[in-house]
Amino acid sequence: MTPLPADLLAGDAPDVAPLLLGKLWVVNGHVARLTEVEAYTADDPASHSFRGPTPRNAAMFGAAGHLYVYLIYGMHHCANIVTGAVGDGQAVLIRAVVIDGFDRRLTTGPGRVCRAVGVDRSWTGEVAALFDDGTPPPRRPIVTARIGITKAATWRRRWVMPDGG
DNA sequence: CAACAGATTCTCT
DNA sequence: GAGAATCTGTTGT
Repeated sequence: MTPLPADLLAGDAPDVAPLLLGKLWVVNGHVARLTEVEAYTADDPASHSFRGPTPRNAAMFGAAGHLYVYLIYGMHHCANIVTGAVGDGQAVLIRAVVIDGFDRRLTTGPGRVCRAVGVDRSWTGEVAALFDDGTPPPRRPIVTARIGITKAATWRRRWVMPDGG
């Protein structure tokens, strides 16, 4: 159980995302193991950072390791971990986690993850408390196209734990 | 100020 | 597999 090395998040989101699989996100008293993530970069038409910084996505252009939480469809929150350098506009979306004592169905899907751990937009800009408990990232994570998007829908930037966590 | 799309989820069929 | 619920940020008038 050691804090995640700071430089790990300094890389590009597509490189960092698979490394985050199996890592622990401590938030609101919960310990969530990341099992499904997606990468978003500023050159990605599907990314909120694609059209440059705005008051809403400013956190994405901030320092790595901070949270960017936004509200989607008026009712669901999605949490991202900022990666890269300041000004890059990169982040990794947390799509699914495993939490002891929680039914898997309650922590699968970006909206449900946020609801389960009690995270909303007000958490944007907070530092994500990430830890490594020694579990190595999967040797062969499953890589697929992202889900729920209409732009750059074929980009393979979604990573899933092979055993589902 | 009005219009519109959207990194989702739930509830049917 | 299809449709509704719901509201914010962005863009155009």
